[in-house]
Amino acid sequence: MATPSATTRVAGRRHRAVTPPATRYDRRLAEILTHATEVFCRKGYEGASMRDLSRESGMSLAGLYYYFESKERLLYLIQKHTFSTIVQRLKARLEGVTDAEERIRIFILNHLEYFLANQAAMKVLSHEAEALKNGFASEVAAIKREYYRICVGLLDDLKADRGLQFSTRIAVLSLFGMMNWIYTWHNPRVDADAASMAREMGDLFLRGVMVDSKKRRDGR
Amino acid sequence: MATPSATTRVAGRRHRAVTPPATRYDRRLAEILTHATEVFCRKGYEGASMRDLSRESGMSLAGLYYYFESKERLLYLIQKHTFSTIVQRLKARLEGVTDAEERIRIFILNHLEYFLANQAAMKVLSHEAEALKNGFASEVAAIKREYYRICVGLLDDLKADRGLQFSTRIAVLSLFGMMNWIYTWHNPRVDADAASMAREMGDLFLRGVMVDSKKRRDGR
DNA sequence: ACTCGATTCGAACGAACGTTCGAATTAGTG
DNA sequence: CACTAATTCGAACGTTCGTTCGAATCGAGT
Repeated sequence: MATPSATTRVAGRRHRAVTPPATRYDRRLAEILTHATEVFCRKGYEGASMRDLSRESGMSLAGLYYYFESKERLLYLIQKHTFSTIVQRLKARLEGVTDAEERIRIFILNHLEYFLANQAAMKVLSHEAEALKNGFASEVAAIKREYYRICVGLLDDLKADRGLQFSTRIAVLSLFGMMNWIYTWHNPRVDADAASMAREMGDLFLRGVMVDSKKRRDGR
Repeated sequence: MATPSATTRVAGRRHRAVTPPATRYDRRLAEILTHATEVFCRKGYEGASMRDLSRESGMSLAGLYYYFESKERLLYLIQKHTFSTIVQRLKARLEGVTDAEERIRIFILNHLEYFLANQAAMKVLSHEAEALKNGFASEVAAIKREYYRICVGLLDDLKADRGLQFSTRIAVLSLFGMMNWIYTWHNPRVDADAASMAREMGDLFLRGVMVDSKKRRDGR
């Protein structure tokens, strides 16, 4: 048979050392993923048709199915790659830094830098979080949970270090809200770059969380 | 003709005084909107089919079209009603309150209370913000802009009152992010009610924004 | 009971959907 | 160049989509 079976095609990638240029297949797949990300970002996962993806990537409708076996798996590949990358970069950046506040600032900066440098992918990750089902969904959910746990850890460290009191859950999820909501409003013409945005949001969040214990607000 | 034309049906509602029980037509339409909101929330606007809505509301597929002329208009009706209501309630609650901080706390409480009491509708409003096109989209966008401007006004008042310095735009959009992101994580079994959530998020946000001018963080 | 507008429905429309298949084309190796 | 595997494609599959139409049913006023 000329066409490899679906399982062989996807699961059975031959493992050549660790060459980043990768094979022709991998390069073409990456191209398609980039174009698909753009379309999913613009029209939403459900709203984007395979024919839209075909048009955008310049490959025939049938040709796309040589690279992945379903539309859902395509979304899965995008989400998994995006999320894995951001987690992996975060871990690298946190290495060696011990100050609790600094670590949280690194978390915010890492998130926003990646978010703004890969707006389309991050919007697809944020906005289509419920689009996957069962097996696909649970794998992405596992990464999300790990990312969430890391942030919880950072905040708990800060709490212990400075003897603070607040709900870690609410704080973490509020922080994620601040950061992830960006995809609904960020305009590169108007808004600052990731570094200043991270500083501003970091100030807002950290001041909000590090209540000055000796001082209480007047009116209450 | 037995069936009224689309324009007559929708635009030409006869205006009976201000009775809240309303006509049979209005009551049935409201029922359908409620069911449709639930389905849009669960499956997304694009992912929900007219047949899903028909099944959920217990009305035949064709019967639905007696009440609205298209799926898009249905989403428009849901979004417009939801957003108008939250703005209207906010205005009523702000009346008579003059303290800048208190007014912001009211804004947050109003948003979260309505959000949690109408989770499905608010998710549809937040998550499907880009689903409408042209005429439908611009009407909802106008309400959104008004709501945004109100919040900007509240924050600018606070800034003037207390001589604070921060980017109103970033602060407002961060606040919206914190609040709107809730639909992705709120679990009534685990999380507190709207009032405590509003207090917690209000503390976080207001502390973050009201920097103590005489004190600067140590390490920087 | 009769009437007439308001409401509901079954059945169908054409279009678009995700996916498949076998043939055609291309790229890499002898 | 010849041969084989990798890649691409046109055409079609069956299903589901949003919407329409004319007929059936309902409800209120006489």
